[in-house]
Amino acid sequence: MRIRFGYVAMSTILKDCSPSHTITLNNLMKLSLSADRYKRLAALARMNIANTTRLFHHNRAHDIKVFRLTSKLVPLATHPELDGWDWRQELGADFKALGDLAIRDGLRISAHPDHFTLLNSQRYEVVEAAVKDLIFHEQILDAMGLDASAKLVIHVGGSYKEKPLARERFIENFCLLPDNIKARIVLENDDKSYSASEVLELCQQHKIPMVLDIHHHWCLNQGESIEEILPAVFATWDGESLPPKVHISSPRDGKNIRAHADHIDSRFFMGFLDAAGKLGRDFDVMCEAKAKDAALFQLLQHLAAQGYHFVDRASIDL
DNA sequence: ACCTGTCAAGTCTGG
DNA sequence: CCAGACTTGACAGGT
Repeated sequence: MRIRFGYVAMSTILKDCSPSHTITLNNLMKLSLSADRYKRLAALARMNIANTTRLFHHNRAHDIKVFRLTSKLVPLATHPELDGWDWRQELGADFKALGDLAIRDGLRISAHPDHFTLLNSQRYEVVEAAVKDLIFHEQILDAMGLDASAKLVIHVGGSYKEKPLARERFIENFCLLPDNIKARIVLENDDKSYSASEVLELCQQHKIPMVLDIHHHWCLNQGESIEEILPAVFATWDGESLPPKVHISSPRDGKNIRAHADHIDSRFFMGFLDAAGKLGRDFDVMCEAKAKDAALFQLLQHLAAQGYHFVDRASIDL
């Protein structure tokens, strides 16, 4: 079985390579002509796409096949003040070229809409904004020419002191989404409200692939172990063209157990590998440490030192 | 070159 | 009912 590793959105190694350049609304509005505003936004987006291209080359150089796009490729894309801007028209060719590169390199692309993208909010405007944000993310993947194997990872949302109702709201709103978005959505357990077993049940009932976040599971669980739920979690990916994915990170310190540390605790991760290895099924690992690619490289070094069998610089066989 | 407050966006707690 | 915590990366304005 093969395990491939990746990291999130940006590099701490490459210099001046942020894919998330933006502008504050205040400053944008200092430009009086809307054409000038759009020009500024497009320039920022092109810089972000260019830097994401550099990240793709960086990935190829290190055999990294798993990568998450930043949600900030197009500045202010879903801001209500900027509804008039057709960024797809303006940037379509740039995104297509970026997607061609991803496909050529066999990159497994995903995106993770931010924590305010809540499909199950009690407030209508919040759900509306969440749908708008999902559409935005989907349009980027679509503009890149990526098929439904490029996923959008989201959480169930808040519990609102009425979890059964909140859960139902998620399902209702999820079912109302357009098919092209539904086909991309995968659900992740979180560290405060929806545990792995709860998310798993939702995923099984509604045929949604599930991403297991090991760190979140450690923060919030019902006493269920990784070993007992992992086969069912992986089974939610049956019928998908790509293998299941897990997220890893380590607690920052004893006081902030939910916050992400700079690096991955490789001992802890090897414990997980032991459990996962018994299933004999390929999977991808997304490293969510704050040090990004540097943390991934450090983890891979630790694995190499322990004698794991590397098939290239960023994947191992068990 | 470096520092600090602020930024579009939400939820939850505690006062 | 409201302020603050939680938490990410980058801007913007100042020294």
